[in-house]
Amino acid sequence: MSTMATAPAPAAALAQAPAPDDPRLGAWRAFIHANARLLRRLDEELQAAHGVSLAEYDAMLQLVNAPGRRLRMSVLADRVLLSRSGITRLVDRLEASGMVVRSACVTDARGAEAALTDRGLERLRAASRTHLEGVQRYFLDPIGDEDRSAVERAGARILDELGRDPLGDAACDIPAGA
Amino acid sequence: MSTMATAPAPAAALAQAPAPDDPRLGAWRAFIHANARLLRRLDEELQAAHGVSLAEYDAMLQLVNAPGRRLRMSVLADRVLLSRSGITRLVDRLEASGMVVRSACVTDARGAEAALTDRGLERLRAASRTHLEGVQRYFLDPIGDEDRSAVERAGARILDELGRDPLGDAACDIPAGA
DNA sequence: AAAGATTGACGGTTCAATCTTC
DNA sequence: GAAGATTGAACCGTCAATCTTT
Repeated sequence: MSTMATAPAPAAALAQAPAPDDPRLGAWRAFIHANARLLRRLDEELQAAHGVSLAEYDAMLQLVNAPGRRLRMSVLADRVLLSRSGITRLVDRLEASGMVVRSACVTDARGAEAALTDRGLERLRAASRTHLEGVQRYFLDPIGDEDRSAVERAGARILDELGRDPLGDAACDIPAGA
Repeated sequence: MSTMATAPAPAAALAQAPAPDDPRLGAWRAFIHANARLLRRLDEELQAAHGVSLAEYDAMLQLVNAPGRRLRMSVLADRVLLSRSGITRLVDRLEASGMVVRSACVTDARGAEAALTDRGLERLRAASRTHLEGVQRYFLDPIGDEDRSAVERAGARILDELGRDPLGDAACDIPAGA
């Protein structure tokens, strides 16, 4: 307890920590605060307007972009940044409200798939408008075009440093054909 | 469903939503994914190395920066971006592990204050090293100096648009005197 | 009655254990 | 035995109701 213990040090090159009053930390605070408040707001608006949480919206979005509007549970879990049991529960809820249906995987009987229903697609379409308007108003509008590309580059580099485990760069769209 | 419906539109000027395949949405995805993964990683490292969650760390940090190392529950709740009951529970945990103590407010008997203990300060100091190293490695290092200021500016503008309700720009430091 | 804080009930996520299928 | 998915227990956060003090 009293001695150092020197933390696990998970990666290779150890960067020395910034001083606690390093002015660069202002960017850090702005980054996390903006993100936290923003997600909260978008979730509230989505919930109020369509009774859908941001996580549910995101899951449905992943489904609609997948071939056949269906996805294995585990890949869905990865894309939504949720644990396997987390995605089971979320799909439980979506299924209960008729947004998705579960089916067994033909090639591998131990796998389950979730498929977006027509009702789910309809709901997703409606929610999409609300969501994208929010992104426009609270994200794209406030930050300029110049800063936007800087943010994109910064995000990409951070993700790179964290290791690109899950995260496919899934689109934010609903395919026009669907 | 077929007509406009035009969502609640909580604020004034309504921004038209971007097309679902608008390339600018790449910045949005990068922003939220990077943030989510980053917070998760920092929380894991903090928890593994010092048995402290990121929320607990943040709360202790707010306390140590306050005069007398103590703060009213409600202002602590605001600074940590938590509800009043949420902060009650979090302080419960911190008190149970001896990091803080509760005391009544002298000027207003219906208010409670949380004060950081010496043990809490010690723990915070240790955790601080881990945390700041993480911020350096996963945030400051990957993004360059140029992009950092763009991110800071972007964050500030987003917060501005969301309305500056809570959020004091609390420092990220442990005052040397403490 | 209003404000500060706490409590109970609940929703949502995770970990560990379990079950089924490969 | 390993992988995919689900279940039960526990944890953390919020909302609504409650209690105390002003």
